[in-house]
Amino acid sequence: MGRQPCCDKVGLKKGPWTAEEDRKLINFILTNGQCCWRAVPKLAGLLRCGKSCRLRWTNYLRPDLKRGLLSDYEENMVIDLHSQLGNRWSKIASHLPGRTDNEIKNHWNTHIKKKLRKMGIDPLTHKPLSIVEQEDEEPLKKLENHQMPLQELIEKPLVEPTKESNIKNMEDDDQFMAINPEYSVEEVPLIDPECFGIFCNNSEMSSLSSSTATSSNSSNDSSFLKDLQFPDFDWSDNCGNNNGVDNIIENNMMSLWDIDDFSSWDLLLNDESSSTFGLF
DNA sequence: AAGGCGCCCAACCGCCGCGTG
DNA sequence: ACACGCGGCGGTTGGGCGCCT
Repeated sequence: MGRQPCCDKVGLKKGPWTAEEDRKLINFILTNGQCCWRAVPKLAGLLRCGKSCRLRWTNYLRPDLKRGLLSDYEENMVIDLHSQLGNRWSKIASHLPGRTDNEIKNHWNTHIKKKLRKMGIDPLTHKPLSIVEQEDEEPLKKLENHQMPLQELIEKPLVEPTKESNIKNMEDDDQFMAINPEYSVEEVPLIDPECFGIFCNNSEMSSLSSSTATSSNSSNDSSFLKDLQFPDFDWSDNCGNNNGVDNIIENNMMSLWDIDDFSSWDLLLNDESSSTFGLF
């Protein structure tokens, strides 16, 4: 009946990941691709549950992740998307290449919420705070004046549904895209083996740094990448084209895999305890 | 110098939808 | 049809860090 449990929580490690664990996970994913997270910890030699591995990879180790604060453009996009999609962080993240739902959620809670409140906008409804406060008080006033039965108050939403909040309920992302074609951003691709090829090959590396100016200090950071030899890696579902570096450059995809994005790997690779990148 | 405080963010928790046996 | 696991999601937590007094 059913399947085996994903992990017997006994003896599994929790808390912050060590560099050694990161190396093991990266090495495993690069060798075997993303498949069956349940099996990953066992096969990779990690005392973690599959869920933890998946989270670590998607939120931190994936090389196509952007680092640093969200740009003004990204921030505005998040605000706009949030006004229409609500707290559906993964949907919002899917419109911002290189950003994770966790990152956006954190940024929203720590920065944008405050910013909007300062601007007098309610971060929940995206309406002016004065109007929201008014609407909040209205049902209570009615209750005090015995104009509204308690049951009705409980059932009544504090804020009347608006056009925006109706859109918020849209189940289908396609619907959103139909209304907002400007957000027509391709799904964030996973790493393309050709991209690794770029970093592995010295000549391609130099041609790349001369043809793209996205990374100001790539020459410094690239040294550790020059000898990278990535093992066979199945990116099956996510790398349809095989046109190599030219295609990547032509399609301006390099911003996704800017060498700066490998900062976390850089740390790992500079760890004296590590051997070669290929096998860690 | 050190203690208090608030901020930030990586990681965990619990729930849900879907697929599988 | 049902039970259960997997993967994904959103909410929450807590440790690390910097700033202030």
